[in-house]
Amino acid sequence: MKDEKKRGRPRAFDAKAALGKARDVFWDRGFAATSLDNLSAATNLNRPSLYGAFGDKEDLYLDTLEGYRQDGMDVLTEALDPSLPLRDNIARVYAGALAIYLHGETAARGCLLIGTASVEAVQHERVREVLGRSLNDFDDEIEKRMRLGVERGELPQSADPQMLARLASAVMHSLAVRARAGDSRETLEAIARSGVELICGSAGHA
Amino acid sequence: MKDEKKRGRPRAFDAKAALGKARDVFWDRGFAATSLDNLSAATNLNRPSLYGAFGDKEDLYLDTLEGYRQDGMDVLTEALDPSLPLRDNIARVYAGALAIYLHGETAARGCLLIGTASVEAVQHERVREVLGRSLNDFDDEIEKRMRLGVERGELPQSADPQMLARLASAVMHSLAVRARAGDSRETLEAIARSGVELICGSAGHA
DNA sequence: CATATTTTGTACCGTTTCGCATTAAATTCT
DNA sequence: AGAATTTAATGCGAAACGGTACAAAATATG
Repeated sequence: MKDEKKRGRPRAFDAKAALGKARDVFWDRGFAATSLDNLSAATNLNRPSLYGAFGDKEDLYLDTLEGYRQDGMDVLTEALDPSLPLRDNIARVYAGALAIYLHGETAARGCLLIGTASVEAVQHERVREVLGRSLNDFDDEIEKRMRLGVERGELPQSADPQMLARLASAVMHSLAVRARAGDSRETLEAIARSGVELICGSAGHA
Repeated sequence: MKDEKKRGRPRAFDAKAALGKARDVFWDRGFAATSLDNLSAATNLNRPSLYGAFGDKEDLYLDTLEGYRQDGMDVLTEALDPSLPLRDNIARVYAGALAIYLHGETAARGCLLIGTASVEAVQHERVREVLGRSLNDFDDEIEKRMRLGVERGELPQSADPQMLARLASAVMHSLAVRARAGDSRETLEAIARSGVELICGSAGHA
């Protein structure tokens, strides 16, 4: 299903790469402040090509969000490798997040979803849907690990896996916001460490 | 310094009220997606009047952010009334935040700063400055209460007030994001309760 | 009452915006 | 080779954008 030769003129660009370039622009400027000219310049595609390949600006934006969400889930599940101790898992989740959040040029970009989709979420229902679903998927993935932690005795039997997961996510949400607000890497790493400590608690010593 | 009769034609509007209306528009749409026409319609002021009273769009936006920050600090200090137990303080902080965050019409608006200033923070240095300063002020105010909590024995001597404060803030940041993402009031209140539990910990029983 | 000063309202300017119409180019199918 | 089909590139066009010039209105001062 990959080389089914299509009929007309073949594309002269890699749609995946173009989507990545578009993502960077949205990441820096947000959806509303990004113009098609910005996207056109960054992708080296004319507006009609952009339009033909991805639809209008909102379609393209939603595509980048979905891709980001998918990539994020991949990083997350890798960080949550169940052969490692829970404490290491959560630390790796935060480290992975910070590696992404602190990648800015002028200023750190934080999280694409939290940093740029949140604004549009109120007015654009589709954006709100993607954002909500992404946050939930993250919570759910962490919750699975927490549940395992209870079974294994890494967490006390009384622990509430769902709530612990949501609070673990909360620390990450805060890292995303603070990164975009200009906090230093040192500060963010300190918060991440304290977060691990608080979430995994003294129970982690076992 | 209030009734110094100014020379020319007097203003036919209340600048404070207009600023409040403008804030609502920015809150729903964000800075970039808000047009001067939107602001003009909401405030019942013509664009020249807006410009004359508040400067350009960015100036006006920064004004609304500063006002919001100030109001938020007032709510915060009131919630942190030191005559109450620490646990109640933090619960009140979250309750106060949720009362603000869930006030939307179509969808919940979350926090003006986290929800709309975060996007602009990367490109607009002045916005990033206000956002960063606001988050820090919040952290500092909570930290003072945490420090008092250690002195009083509400928290263990080993507790790190600064980090506890930052994590308490983190839960609030998450509430802000999740509100805008469409989470239900019940979910948010559950997260707030769990947050109080985790932050104030078993130490709160004392 | 005349003058100075500030606000108000209309109208406008130049730019930028998104999206598309149209034509040229590249490839497959017959 | 020629028809059909898809993409590429130029450029257009109507609307919205932020901001302001300008004249009328409203007040204080002399």
